[in-house]
Amino acid sequence: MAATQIALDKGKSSAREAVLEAAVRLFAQQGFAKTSLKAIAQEVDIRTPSLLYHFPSKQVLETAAIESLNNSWKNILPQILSEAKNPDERFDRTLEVCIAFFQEEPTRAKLFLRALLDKPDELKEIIKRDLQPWLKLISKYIQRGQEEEIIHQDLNPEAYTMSVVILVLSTFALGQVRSAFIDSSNAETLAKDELIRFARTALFRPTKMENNHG
Amino acid sequence: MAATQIALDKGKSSAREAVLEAAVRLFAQQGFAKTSLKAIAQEVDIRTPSLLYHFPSKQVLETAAIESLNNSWKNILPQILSEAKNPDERFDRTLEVCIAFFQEEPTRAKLFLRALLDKPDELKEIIKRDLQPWLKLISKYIQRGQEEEIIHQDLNPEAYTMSVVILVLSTFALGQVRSAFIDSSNAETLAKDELIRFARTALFRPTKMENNHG
DNA sequence: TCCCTTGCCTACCTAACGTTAGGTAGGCTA
DNA sequence: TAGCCTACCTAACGTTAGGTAGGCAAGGGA
Repeated sequence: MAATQIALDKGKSSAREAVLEAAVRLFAQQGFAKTSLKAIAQEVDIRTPSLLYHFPSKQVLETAAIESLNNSWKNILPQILSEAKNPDERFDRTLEVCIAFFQEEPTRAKLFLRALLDKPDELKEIIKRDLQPWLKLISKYIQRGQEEEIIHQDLNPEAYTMSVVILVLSTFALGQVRSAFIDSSNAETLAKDELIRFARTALFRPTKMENNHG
Repeated sequence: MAATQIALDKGKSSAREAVLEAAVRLFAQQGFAKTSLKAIAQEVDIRTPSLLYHFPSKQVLETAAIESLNNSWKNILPQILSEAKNPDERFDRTLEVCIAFFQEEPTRAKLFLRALLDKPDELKEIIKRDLQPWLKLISKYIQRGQEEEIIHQDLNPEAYTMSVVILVLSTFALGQVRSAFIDSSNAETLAKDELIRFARTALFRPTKMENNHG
């Protein structure tokens, strides 16, 4: 969103931001192909050509919508990873932030998942550029944990991290459907708690307390 | 043109099946909205109206494509669950079959994931009807395992099962993108192995051997 | 005062979509 | 041989898509 930032920094166009916000929402809900520029324009109460004044083509708008998500991450994650004092805290805080990010606005998860399905090649590049470094960083922390023997030895750090990312993403993207499976009033809390337990148990080796419980 | 017709006439309605097969593939690859009836018809070398002779509308074809997947499951899963002699074997065989199902034809995972995003309400009904019973059955096996104290106590059976289902589904649906994360030649094997380890570790309580390894 | 940029508009374009109408060829059945 | 059915066809429909051309109003700077 470098180009976007420049445009926005010039000040003026709040309409542009409104369009982008509506685009993210509608793209996430309905998908890229099903969402017409007219529908997005209507949400902001302008006409289609006016929308195209801000984003010269639908393709540009789609890319902008995807990239706008990534920006939210750029500052948060590295800070958390470096601030945490021990592996346990690092795991908790990181997963917490990831979950909160998608939970507070599930459209984020939906949009990202849709983009992964619709434009895998385009997303590959974005991921390599924006997310790959953090994956490597997390992998290093995991490797250190393995050397300290607090993390399972038979674990591929990158594959594990990817599994967790995919799981978090999909869990919140498919939140609507969850109620079909779990007929409980607090299905969301259940799913979230299980998600954390799932990731934690698969990562850390059991302590004696956990093991001798039964 | 004539040769095609004769070839198709050989079977009862092999054209219909061919259309459905092509629809599943294209819907999975491109999504429902982006896939035109013309594109599907071309794959089978007929004209669009001829396609509509077999499936009266695009909507009907979409539903048929989704439902055709569910049929594949109806016989397999219950058999495995009942045949297995112990929890360990049951876990292995079930996960194995699920993974094989998506691995041999990743379009299945893609189509299902797309449908979950595009038509959550429609899918809810299908899931409730076709998949819910098995989820309950698996949950019962897990609960029994908890009573026998071989499965983690702090685990919600339904939430756990759903997490695994989502993870398997997404892992194979997003297989294309995986190479962007993991720069290894055998990324697929790595991901699959980690998937199994992930699910297994999060389910079964550790044995003493595993615990005392370090 | 004039002018130029910004942001929006109306009116229009072409291409593609799903779908319908109407018709044909060939194969069963009576 | 007549009548009907299946499986396809061509042609065209109305609608909607993304995108363009050109104009109009507001506002700041010279």
